[in-house]
Amino acid sequence: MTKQTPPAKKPSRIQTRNRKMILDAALEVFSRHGYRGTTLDQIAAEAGISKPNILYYFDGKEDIHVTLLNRLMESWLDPMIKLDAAGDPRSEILSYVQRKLDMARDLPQESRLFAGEILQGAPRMSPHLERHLKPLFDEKCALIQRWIDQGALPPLDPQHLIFSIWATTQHYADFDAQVQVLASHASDTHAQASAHLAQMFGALLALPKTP
Amino acid sequence: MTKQTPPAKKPSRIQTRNRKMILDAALEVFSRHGYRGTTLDQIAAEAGISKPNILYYFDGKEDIHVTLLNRLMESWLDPMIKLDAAGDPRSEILSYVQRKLDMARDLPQESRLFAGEILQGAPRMSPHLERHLKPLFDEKCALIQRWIDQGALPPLDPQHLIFSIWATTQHYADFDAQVQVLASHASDTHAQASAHLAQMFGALLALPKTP
DNA sequence: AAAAAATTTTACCATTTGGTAAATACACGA
DNA sequence: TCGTGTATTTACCAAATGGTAAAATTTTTT
Repeated sequence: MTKQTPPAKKPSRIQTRNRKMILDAALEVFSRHGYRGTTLDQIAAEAGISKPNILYYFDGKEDIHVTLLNRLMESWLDPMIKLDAAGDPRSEILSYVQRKLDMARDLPQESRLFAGEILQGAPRMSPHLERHLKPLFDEKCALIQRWIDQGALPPLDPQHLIFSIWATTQHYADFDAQVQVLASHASDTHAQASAHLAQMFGALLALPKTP
Repeated sequence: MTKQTPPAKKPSRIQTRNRKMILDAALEVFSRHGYRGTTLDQIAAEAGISKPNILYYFDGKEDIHVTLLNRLMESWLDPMIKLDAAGDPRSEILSYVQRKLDMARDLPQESRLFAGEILQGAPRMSPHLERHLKPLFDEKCALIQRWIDQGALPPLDPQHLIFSIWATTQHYADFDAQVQVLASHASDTHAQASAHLAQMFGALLALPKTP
């Protein structure tokens, strides 16, 4: 079922190079047009490799897509993994926001690929969500809850705090087309967003002064 | 170019009924699978109407999609239109958040249809964004800026405030698949989200006490 | 350099899909 | 109830698309 087209052993130099070219091309096309909206011919053209040759390296369209989603998961979870239980709660969360926002700027294709997949009900990804994202999410929710219980953060819902962070940061990558149309002096949207999110989550996480 | 397949005049009873059935079915399918991921046969099956019969009422797949996007724009802009310059700034914005969140709950299909379109670069919608959304957006940004200048709101970036509201509210419709996987006691996600967003934007909009 | 293995191309194919033509069934006012 | 325009079905088609077989080419090994 999970047959690796190039039989086994260590990948050759050519193999490594071509698989990378194909995946890069596929990421570009999938992220722009979604799974069904992408054709092997488009990927082939983008990669500069013939269609049958692509099928020499991958079992098919779905195989490419799944491979991309796998690869994506790592970088995707990374900012959250870095949430450090030993650090200062407020600044830990605020830097998490910044890391997430930077990711939306630096990896907009990955963000859109992910968004498209979720938007369509995560048909090819729910196993990943369950296996990788869910445990991490639960762990960090528990951490935030502990911080709250210690009085280091105001009482709030950890789950929805994280949802808010995801929503606001990814918005700039996923809804870029809209942001571009609406943002006026779009000279440095990223910096503006960064400042705004710092202000917003800063206000939310501020402890009420108890004099 | 913009030929109306049923020639002209007033639509018959059957015409009204069938166009509605087709549009409802198309909304369901388009919102789940995106434009390219949707086939006329799927829409036909969902609507209980044969494919050629669908093409009797619409010029083609794209015509249906565009019609949906047009219809969508109205309800989409409505919550924002209701932002009242005469009201209290803070509660005006907070109730805007609630209206938007309610919409994500009540019209998730529309939300996903919109999200999918934007995600793919708004290929069929950028005229709409320019003509309808942009003017309204600019107007409301100016209104918020006026409130800030009057000292009724803390200094913040109106554009990014609105982006944050859109992002956080739509998140619950667009990323529902993810929310479902992650949210624990998902008994009443909507109420939890509502409370959290009230808390978050409440904190952001609170004026620092100046004793 | 010859053999063997890996890679790439050429020439296809079956299915799906958006769409059409024309024949048929139906609704409804005169 | 009959005639006329409306609505629906049947039978197709051309293009697009995911994929394959096998020949041809290039690379690597011996």
